[in-house]
Order: sequence, then C-alpha cells, then structure tokens
Amino acid sequence: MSTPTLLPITDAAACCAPLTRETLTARKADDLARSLKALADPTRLRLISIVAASEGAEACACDLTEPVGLSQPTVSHHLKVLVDAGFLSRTQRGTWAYFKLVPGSLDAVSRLLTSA
Amino acid sequence: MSTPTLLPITDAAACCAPLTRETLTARKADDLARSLKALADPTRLRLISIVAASEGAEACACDLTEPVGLSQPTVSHHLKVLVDAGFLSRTQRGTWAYFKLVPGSLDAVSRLLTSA
DNA sequence: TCCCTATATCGATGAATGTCAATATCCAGT
DNA sequence: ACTGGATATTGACATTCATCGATATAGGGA
Repeated sequence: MSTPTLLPITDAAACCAPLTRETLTARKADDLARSLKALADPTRLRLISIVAASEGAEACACDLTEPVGLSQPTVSHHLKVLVDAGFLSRTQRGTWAYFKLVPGSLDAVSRLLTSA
Repeated sequence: MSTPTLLPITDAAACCAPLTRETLTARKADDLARSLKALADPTRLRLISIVAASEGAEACACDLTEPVGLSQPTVSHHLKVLVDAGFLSRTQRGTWAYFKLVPGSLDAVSRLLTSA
C-alpha cells in the first residue's frame, strides 16, 4: 500500500484508441506515462524478460537477484514496481516469492503505441 | 549534439525478438529502456499525440505550446528529447519549426513489447 | 540596418529515482 | 522456542529529470 495511486496497466489500456489516432487527454497521458515509466528501466526489462522466458512465465525471486547483478533489496524494489504497475503478479509459496507475467499486460501497452 | 549517446529507436528495434521470447542482454535492455524513457512522460505523449493527429502527421512548434500548458522552453526541451530518441523529425521552414512523426518508430517499440 | 517574432540554450531549483547497507518480517525445520 | 534463510522495508545518498525565467540565436519584414 505504499504506492496507492498506481493503476494497473489494464485500466489505462481498456478504454482508448492508440495515441496516434486522436489527441490524448491529460488524464490518459498520465496513466500511460505511469505504465511506461515502470517499463523504462533496463533492470526491470531484464526481470520481465527472465520471468517471461521461464517455465510457465513464472520465476522465483531467489533466481532473479544473481542474473541482474544487483543487491537483493534493489531487485525486490524493482519487482514491486512491476507488480504495482500490473505487469507481474506475486505468489508466496512457503518462504519463496514467485513472480509471474500478467498475460496481456505488455500487449495492452503495445496496442496503445501501435498506429495500425 | 548535446546528447550524443542517444540512439534512434530503430537501432534498438531492428535486431531482436520481443522481450518475452528470450532474455534480454544488458546492452539491449539499455537501448530499449532509453527509448521507453523518452516516451514515459505525459507531456511528451501528448505532444506525439497532437503531432500524429495533425495534417500529414506534422505540426508547427508554435501550435504545441498552448495545448500542453507549459512554458515555451519546456516544450522545446521535450521536442528535442523526442527528436533525439527518433520519434519525431524536425524541419525548419522560415522562422518556424515543424515536427513530424517518424513513420514506424512507435511500431518498432510496440513490436518489442508484444508477445505474439 | 533595426525591430519583431519564433525557437533554442543556459542556469537554477525542487522532485523523483536507482542503489545500497542495515534492519525488520515471515516461514520452515529442529 | 530457537535458529536460519528468503524477502520486504527503511533511511540515506547520488543522480537524473521536469520545469521555469532569463538570455541567446536566427529569420523575415520595414
């Protein structure tokens, strides 16, 4: 609950035409910018990529720290950003936290950027 | 020439599979993140949107300051960021500067995010 | 040449962000 | 209950960024 203002990407994408079709309202531009900000970090892109390429598009947090070469708190922070933005979901299994790619979340953003 | 390290989005998109197919290298994650950062601002999204919706996907800078409600230097700065990132192109005609959407630049980013 | 207008650049400032070390929390096994 | 391991939170710090006012540059008339 530390970032209560974040909306899942689905909310921003459910409504509207791609941004090249008609001019964005300030509100919708804000929502889309928030989603893009969550993606606009090399570490977070790699985390998504690793999770997506794993079995069942799901990976344990314990397997994510080493490949990105950053500290455990930093990786935990990035994962939280991605969960808050709606790109990953989190499941606790015992001591371990598993992160799964939310189906369609990337496509929702993608659709907003496409002109066709 | 003030931001010489920026690559046009086309360079990042020309090469590779969507990020859900295989894990991103650090280098490619960096390139994509740079492109997404250029998009991840509400004002810049609105500027792109306005330009794209104009006649011939082109608009005069003089018509862009008022709709976004920010100062002229700030709008000029945002336009420069978008040009450097390869999303807009700039043409000088007399005293006026015209900005045009670079065809395919948004789709290039979009393709990288799509899983299908 | 001298203004006027359009745009870009500079310098400063406050806010947001990525990172880490230290610490807290939570769960499983003994 | 205690211990150990996995993850999250906190606090601090340096960097980046969005924004503005002031200024510079450049082009088109008169």
